[in-house]
Amino acid sequence: MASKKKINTKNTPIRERILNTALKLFYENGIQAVGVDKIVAEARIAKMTLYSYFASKEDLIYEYLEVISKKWFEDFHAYLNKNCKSDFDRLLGSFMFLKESYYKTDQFRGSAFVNAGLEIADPGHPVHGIILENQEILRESFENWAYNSGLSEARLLSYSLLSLFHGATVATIIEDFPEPITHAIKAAENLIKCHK
Amino acid sequence: MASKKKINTKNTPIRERILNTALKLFYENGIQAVGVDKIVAEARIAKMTLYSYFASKEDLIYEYLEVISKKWFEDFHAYLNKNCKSDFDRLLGSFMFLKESYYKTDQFRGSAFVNAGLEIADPGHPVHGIILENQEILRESFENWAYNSGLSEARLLSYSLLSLFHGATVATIIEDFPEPITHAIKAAENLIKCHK
DNA sequence: ATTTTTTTGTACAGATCTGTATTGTTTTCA
DNA sequence: TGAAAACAATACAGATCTGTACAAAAAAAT
Repeated sequence: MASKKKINTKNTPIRERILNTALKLFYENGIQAVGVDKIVAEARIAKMTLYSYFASKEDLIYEYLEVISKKWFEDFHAYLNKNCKSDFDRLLGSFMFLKESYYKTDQFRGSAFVNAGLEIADPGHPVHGIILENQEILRESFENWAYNSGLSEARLLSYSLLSLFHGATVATIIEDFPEPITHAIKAAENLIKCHK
Repeated sequence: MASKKKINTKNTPIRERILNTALKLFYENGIQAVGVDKIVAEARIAKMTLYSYFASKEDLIYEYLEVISKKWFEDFHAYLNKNCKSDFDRLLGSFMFLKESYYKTDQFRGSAFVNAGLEIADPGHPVHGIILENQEILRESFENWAYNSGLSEARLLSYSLLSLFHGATVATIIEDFPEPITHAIKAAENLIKCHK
């Protein structure tokens, strides 16, 4: 049964402000560490206003993952389209994008999906569906680019690059220094070479 | 200034039971998601007993990370010593260990350090020191094994394998299926080949 | 200009969390 | 057997969290 609450789904500037504040706070601090009160204070709105646009914190989390997913893939493809001439270039370009992301954001926290997936331990939780979907989209991109470039065992290579991608991100967060990404670029080069 | 509380540091069976319960719950559910009450209930002891052995939940977290670190490296090296004849074998053997870990535990949740490091977002938090230290120990192992095997650019290879290791773990958690690990083994083989 | 809608501010219910106080009960040990 | 230590059970303080109630103020619409 649906909620009795009336939720305003219009895309007003206030709704945008709430969502953007939640994006920033969830990404930088983790989902569980950010309370509704903190979002309300940072966005400088009344709590009731938040609950007139979002039914619950849970709903806000879903929208957070959706929006940040869309945003990430947009940035990702914009970078690749600008810097890569071919699908082959995109394989390595993905790792260049990762490196640039590190320097672009003042507080690099890696992938919002990976973080959310590890933070929410229960594999039965609905957000895991979204997270898995996003991982699969990225992996399939790798696979298609590899296949279009005439590389062998495109699926295996896509999994290899995916893991390297995730791992370089994680290691960089832990080191708080982009050395793992720099080395992952060379590792990706080597892996690609093995599939020529 | 130190706490005024008297903490019993003796290694009684009850203390062991508390710690083991905390280990299990923290690992399976995440640190923030597990309350002291849950540990107390699962260990079937009184809350005051817990607080007579541990000054705070924070302290319990530190000990959790210490113990699980020691345990992980013990299991890791025991497996490698049993299954690998040379340091060269250990490079790939590490990934075989990862695969076996997946099948061994009923609920695979990957590395306790990576999870803790991503869960606790603040890079200034003291636990990040422990986490970084553990990552560095693993990476240095890779580097030494590579160096002892006469492989080129041992440091680069160690970073490549470290990222691959982390990433395969993460991807496997998200997929809830060990395919990423299986492919990471082949990727590691290829990477090692590039440094011969 | 007046009504309607939106937003604010404050207060609060109810749940949960960490940590403590207290009192009683069981072990342990002399 | 009797004293001392360890443990249990319950209750509770104080903080924090999600979500709601309600009245006043501001904005928008007619």
